[in-house]
Amino acid sequence: MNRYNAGFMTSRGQPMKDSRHAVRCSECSVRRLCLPAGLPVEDIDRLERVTRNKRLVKAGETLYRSGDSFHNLYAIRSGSFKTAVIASDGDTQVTHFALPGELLGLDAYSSRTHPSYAEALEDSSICVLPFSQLESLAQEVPALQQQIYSIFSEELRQENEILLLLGKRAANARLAALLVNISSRYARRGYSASRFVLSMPRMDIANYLGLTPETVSRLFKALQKDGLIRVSGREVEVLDLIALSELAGTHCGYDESEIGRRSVSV
Amino acid sequence: MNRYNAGFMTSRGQPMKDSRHAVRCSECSVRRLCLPAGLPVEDIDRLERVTRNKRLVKAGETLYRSGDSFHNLYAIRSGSFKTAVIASDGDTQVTHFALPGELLGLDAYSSRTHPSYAEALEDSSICVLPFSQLESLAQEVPALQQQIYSIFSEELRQENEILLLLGKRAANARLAALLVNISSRYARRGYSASRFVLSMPRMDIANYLGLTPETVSRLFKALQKDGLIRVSGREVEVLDLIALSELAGTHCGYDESEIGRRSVSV
DNA sequence: CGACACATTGATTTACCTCAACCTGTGTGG
DNA sequence: CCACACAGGTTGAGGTAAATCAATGTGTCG
Repeated sequence: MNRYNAGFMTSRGQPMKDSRHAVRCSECSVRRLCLPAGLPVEDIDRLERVTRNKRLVKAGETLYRSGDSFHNLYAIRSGSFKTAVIASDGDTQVTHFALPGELLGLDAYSSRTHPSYAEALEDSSICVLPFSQLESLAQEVPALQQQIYSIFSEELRQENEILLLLGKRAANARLAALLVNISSRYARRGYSASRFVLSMPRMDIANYLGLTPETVSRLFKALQKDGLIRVSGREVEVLDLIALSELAGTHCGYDESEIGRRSVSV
Repeated sequence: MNRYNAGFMTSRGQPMKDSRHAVRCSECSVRRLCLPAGLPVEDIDRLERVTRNKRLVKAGETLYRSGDSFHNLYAIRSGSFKTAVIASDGDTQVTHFALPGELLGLDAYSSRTHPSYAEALEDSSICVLPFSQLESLAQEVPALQQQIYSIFSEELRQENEILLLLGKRAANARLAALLVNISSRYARRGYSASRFVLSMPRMDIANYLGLTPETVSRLFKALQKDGLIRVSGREVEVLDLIALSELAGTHCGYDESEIGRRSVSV
């Protein structure tokens, strides 16, 4: 698909086989960003019994729909998803773009029903985690319980950031923030921070940022004119990450050292 | 202060004494909305050992500041709080208005540092919950662990609703949604759903809704002109909850039966 | 009473939306 | 191999909801 962040497609464009050796958390490429992060090996062994079940989700397919009853959490192994909520009048808000290592479905626990839906933005691969099993295991493994709290808590923190984005920031700052955010998240996954291919269409970006596709299009152009990025369709090259971060009004995506490290490594 | 939702002030306007008999969860007026909700009595007994420590917070005082290190969760016993995040450029976004029974500080777990701050909107009373103790107890008491997950999950769900509000709704729908939301939350706490006193200034409402105080002021007036509410300063009377809910674009705040029940009970 | 924060009101500006046209790439069928 | 359709994306002209700027009002507390 592309040479920067190709996800789970091989270089020949074939979907990766769900071969047995790739199924184990301890060998998963995103284990440091996912549920097993920081767990002692013996606990990872036990976690692997919960995460055995894998699934492929094709681009455009939904992993779960709004209203579906809640049984599982889903850990993204490769690819990407959008999550969105639907209001009673049909109005839809994209709430998150999820990347490998991230957990989907946490918002469904309390009502036992998914309040949002998750749709694959590209062909993706996920682990199915039966929550009852995860819950039992967490009851016995404090480190896992802590990791679950940590993931919940971090999601809350991030949502608050997005509230600030939507409530206080101008349109160009919102787009800049999204680009900085995606850039840093790709970087943590071993992809280039400065060159990547957005897996979502302009419409989803616009929806997520509370804007229209037209405005997003014009903003991409404006950022390019100012020399902060280069864009061609969904391909983005970040030319001035510092200026982009400043425009976004946040230095949270990176600490300075990381900016330096990443920009030379490309 | 007012006869509708007086919080922890007595009828003579004196702050309630933190008398020993009010300290127990099992006798707390908001126990059905708080951490002990749904726990078997023997588990509530154990929970009470964690929730012994109480604190009064005066109007305008902060419970914790952005950057403070994380040790405790706080359960609101009476009064109300706003929580807000501060961007690196000083820009602030109010993220939540919290009422009795709700938990503050959950977003701090993952970083061990409070990413937001919490400020009392009126003289308030809270339980201090040392998180390490709560965590240990949850490890032994599955029902408590589930309750904690449930609270996390519900917060995530609500944040997504607010994203939709900020991303998709017009200004008047945002204010309507806030009023419906507050109305229903007061109702669940035994106060009137149709008459209440907002504990927050216009500025905080505006900030929360991603608007300016001027716009909020005009919107209150417009809602009054349309016969949906009556406003006088911070006093609000909801005249047409159904129309207000429709304007808000949500029927989530109430199910029909509840609207009927509440409106006759006033 | 006077000071001060909060709130309202009015006049003007503007950032973004809306609507409509057009472009561009990709897949499809003749 | 080309015509065509169609979805996603861009561009432009014009409109509007809400922001901004600037007074003015109102309640509260020392």
